[in-house]
Amino acid sequence: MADVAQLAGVSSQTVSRVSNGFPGVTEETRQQVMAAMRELGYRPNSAARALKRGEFRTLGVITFSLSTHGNIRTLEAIATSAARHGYAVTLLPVAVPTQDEVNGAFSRLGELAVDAVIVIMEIHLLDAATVSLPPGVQVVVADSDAGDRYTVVDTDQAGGARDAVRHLLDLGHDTVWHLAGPEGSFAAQRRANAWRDALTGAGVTPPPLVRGDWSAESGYRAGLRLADHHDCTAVFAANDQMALGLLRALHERGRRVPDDVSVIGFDDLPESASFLPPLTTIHQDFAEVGRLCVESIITKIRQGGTAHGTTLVPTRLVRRASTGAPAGAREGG
Amino acid sequence: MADVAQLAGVSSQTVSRVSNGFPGVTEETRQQVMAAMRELGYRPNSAARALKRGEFRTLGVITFSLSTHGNIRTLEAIATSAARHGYAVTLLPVAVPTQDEVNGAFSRLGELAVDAVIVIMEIHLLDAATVSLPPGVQVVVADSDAGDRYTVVDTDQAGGARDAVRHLLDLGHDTVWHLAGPEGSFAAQRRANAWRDALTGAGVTPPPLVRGDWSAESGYRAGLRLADHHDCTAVFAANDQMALGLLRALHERGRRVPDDVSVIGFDDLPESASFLPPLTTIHQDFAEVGRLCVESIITKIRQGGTAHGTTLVPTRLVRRASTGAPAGAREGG
DNA sequence: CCAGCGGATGTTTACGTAAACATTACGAGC
DNA sequence: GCTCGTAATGTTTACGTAAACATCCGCTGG
Repeated sequence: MADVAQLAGVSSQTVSRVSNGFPGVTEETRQQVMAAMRELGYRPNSAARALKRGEFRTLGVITFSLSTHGNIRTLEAIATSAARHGYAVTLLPVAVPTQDEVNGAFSRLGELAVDAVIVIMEIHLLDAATVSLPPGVQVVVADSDAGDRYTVVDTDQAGGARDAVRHLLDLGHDTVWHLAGPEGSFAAQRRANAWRDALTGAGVTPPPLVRGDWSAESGYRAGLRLADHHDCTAVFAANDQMALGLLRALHERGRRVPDDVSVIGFDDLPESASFLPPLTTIHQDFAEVGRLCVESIITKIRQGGTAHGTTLVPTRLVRRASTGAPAGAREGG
Repeated sequence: MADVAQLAGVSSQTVSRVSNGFPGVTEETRQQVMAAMRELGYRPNSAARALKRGEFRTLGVITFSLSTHGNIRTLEAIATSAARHGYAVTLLPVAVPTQDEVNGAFSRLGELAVDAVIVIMEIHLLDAATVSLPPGVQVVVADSDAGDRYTVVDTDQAGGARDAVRHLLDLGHDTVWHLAGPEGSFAAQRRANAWRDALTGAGVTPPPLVRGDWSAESGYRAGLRLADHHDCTAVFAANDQMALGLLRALHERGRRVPDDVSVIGFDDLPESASFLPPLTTIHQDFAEVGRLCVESIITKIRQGGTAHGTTLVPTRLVRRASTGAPAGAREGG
């Protein structure tokens, strides 16, 4: 900066003013400084800036691997949204979702140049962490439920699951089976609860719950079992990947979709429209979740608020070929 | 730091020594300092550290969206590998792959606290950028070909494509059609070139090339056209998503896979094993690509080398149910 | 018994920037 | 013509850390 100032024949403070776009600098001086900056290839030192300003203009994102479609979409939205606000995004990967790894990420976070953290993770891992988040670091949690302790932005899991069940009941199915996600997952739990509530609310006794682990493979295994229940005409899978495995199992066992069995998923992956048959599913607006995370955390940084609350992002039913009226209804109707 | 020093009854320099794990501090003193740090909730200011040290211990990753499976896997490997080396990873998203956006990312990069950059992007966007990368920032390019100008880590696209074609020829197919990626993509171009070379090398005249845009939807559209060519018994799709669309189109047109048509993909998505039928494909080791990017860039940072070169990561053929011998060969054999 | 040595710790300084304050220059108003 | 106000620019300082150098202390060996 001093070099630039010397070359332009001004003081370093004037260079700083130009560099930050402050007013009170003659157009002529500004041009001279800019020319000097270009000539010397000057780039402001962000470390010194951060030191002086007391903030890094950087957001940390803690997420357990980038393995799921939803997390990635959310992360992407966070990154672009943060860039628009002049913030950078630093990744804090957690290789495996164990307590040790989470603790490690938290302690690394302590040394990291971030003003705030967005956590995309099952909240129980956060709760059980023995290493606490550094004080003065704002937190927003995506995709979880802890509105009383943290600021949360989440998809309306319950609403989406309810819509899925209702869609199938409206088509004339007597009941809806549920292929749930793993027990440890709150998202899975909430979708399962909403499924159960929607059924009992409609006066239907829920059939036994079938569990997978989000993977297509687990959906396939569950599908092989479900194919044997010939009274099962409608299945709500807790995500699209399990639905994919389910479709394959049903096909192998000669159960036609949607003629014999209707299948609905949850997520709306880009590929879901190309499944065999194209999958009816609940669309999640991950981009909106990411955007809201950034908005809300920047508000928190500016205002230093400590209020918590939950923002719900609505889902949308996407109707495709994998759901239809049950054979009985068609024959009878 | 001064507070910690005062509480522990030592100088700030001793605190610094403890904080950085330097030798020359009595165990007793060390414990006292640690206790004081805990009590005051001290966390080192990374801005001041970076300012003093002259390096940020941070890697920037420029990538055009997080839309493709490969980029995401690579990014994930970069993040974990960087963490292992004590480096943080900052994301530089490019919303749309236009020159303007890339230029914007580059100029933002100038103000960013990074020591080096890993570019996961088509190289021609880098070449055509009007804003040059800041001097002193090391660069490694993933998934592209510019070994003469940059350090490159890439999957062995040509080798994988060759293996795909040979696999189908070995099964007895007369020729292999190719569903290529978009024209602008070097990866697509290299796979297409290798496909053509493998065929001509085997004395077979390549059929006309069919083009998609990587999406399942484009694979579906291409598949509808291919289904009409009844002499087409084997298709090599340039990625698994297009292969998925292709499978659906063939199914709709009554062409059985693999009985009538064999299909092989490229990527090995987690879902590909659950396609109908499970997809034979070329597995890419994205994790290895990411790991090598980090290794090589850290070497460059340490040594300040300017040498360029390309590191190729091998692929692996994963045989599943979507490929088999052509009907003619089975009848004849 | 004291010089000399080495390990433990303290003091000074500089990293690059921007806020706060100081200075200069110039024109308007009396 | 002199003062005052304002816009433009310069000077000083502090942000938190760690390298470089300085100091202190106890012990060893002649």
